[in-house]
Amino acid sequence: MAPTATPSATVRSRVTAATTPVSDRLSARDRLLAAADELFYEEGVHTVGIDRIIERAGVAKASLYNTFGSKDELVRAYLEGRHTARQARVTRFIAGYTAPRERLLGVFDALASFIAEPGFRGCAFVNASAESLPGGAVETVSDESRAWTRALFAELAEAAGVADATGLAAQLVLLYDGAMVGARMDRTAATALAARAVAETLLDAAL
Amino acid sequence: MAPTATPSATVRSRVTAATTPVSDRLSARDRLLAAADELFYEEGVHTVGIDRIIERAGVAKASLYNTFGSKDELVRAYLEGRHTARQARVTRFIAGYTAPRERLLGVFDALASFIAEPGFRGCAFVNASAESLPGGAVETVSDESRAWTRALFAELAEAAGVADATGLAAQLVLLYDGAMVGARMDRTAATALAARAVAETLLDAAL
DNA sequence: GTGACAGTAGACAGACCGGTCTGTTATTGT
DNA sequence: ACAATAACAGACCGGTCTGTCTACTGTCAC
Repeated sequence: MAPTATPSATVRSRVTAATTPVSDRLSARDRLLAAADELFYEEGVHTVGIDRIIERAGVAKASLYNTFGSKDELVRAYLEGRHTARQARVTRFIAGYTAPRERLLGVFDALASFIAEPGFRGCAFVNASAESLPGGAVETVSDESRAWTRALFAELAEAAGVADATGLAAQLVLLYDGAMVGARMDRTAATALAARAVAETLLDAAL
Repeated sequence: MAPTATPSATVRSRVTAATTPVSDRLSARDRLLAAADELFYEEGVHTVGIDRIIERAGVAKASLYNTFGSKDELVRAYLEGRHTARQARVTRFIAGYTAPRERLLGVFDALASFIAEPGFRGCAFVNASAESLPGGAVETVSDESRAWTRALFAELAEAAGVADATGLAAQLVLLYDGAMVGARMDRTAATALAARAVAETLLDAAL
């Protein structure tokens, strides 16, 4: 209660020296998301604690809880970010093609580029699902992401003139998943190419 | 230090009542493995603590550490058990067929029966890998298990008269993985059937 | 009978977990 | 000039984690 004399001068100078204008930096939210994205993906949701995240983000613990409310919500935000990033990547890849057949196969090109990235560790949704109980936020976001992929395959198959577009889409999802998990488990990037080749075979057979 | 009077009478009667002859029960090791298998598979390796395992096994904590030495070793034993169980299931399924083609497709029948089981939660190795760092025991056992599957597919493909047996094996592993992870993520058993159908197509194309 | 052995119960240690809270500082809108 | 806002650092809480340790009990071979 008594206003004790604090060494505010030294504290101020230290803080001021380390602090750059807020407008020049990413917001605490963005830095938290970036740190969470790296750590959660690299080591798993359960393994990584709050303290490691705020340390990497250079953010106070209170900021995390003011922004996200709980670790669970941070996990959800992390997965939603992964989903939109994947959407962007795939969309960018297939936008480079005009022929329906190439657009469909382009999804596997996008997958190949993802797998070939350094630090690839499989599908973030599959990984997160492996360590979370059913009915949680992880399941919800995963379902959204997977429904988007399936719908995209069906749409591209239909545009390519496939009669049973949803049937082919189911097969392509099979390949997509298989390539992703195979690449992770066997530490090889070859699966995406193999999946693309099989997809070509199935597409020809479905026409 | 002073030999205080303990209520040994009450303790003895309680213990004796709850204790059945050792020869009638499973060993502490087997009960621990059974409990670990259920809990690790259902909820994940990281989520489940030692205390929950010994409670379900009805075993003292010291017995766990005398038998396995560490939680990591228990995890390894759990995965090795999963591996041998999978070998047994697949072997049993394909033993029912004599024609090479049916034997190859029988692997997917075994997969279908596994996926259809209540409590199916995906591939134990994929799940465990999602929450463990590279270079550990999980990776070793996973590699063994996946190498066995791949070799089996190649062997069956060769027996079926496929020229590029290892090439087809790679495709079949793709389907196997895809069906497993797809069934887990989408909570459906239909993927195994779809994978079997695609496998048939690929087998015909490879002959 | 006695000693070896495998088991049980549970206290304990030290680290880490998610989450709350206090208090300080910098920026910004009015 | 001043209040509001948003960020900071970090102590603190109850609980859980893996792993160790002591002390006791039942079974079995010899």
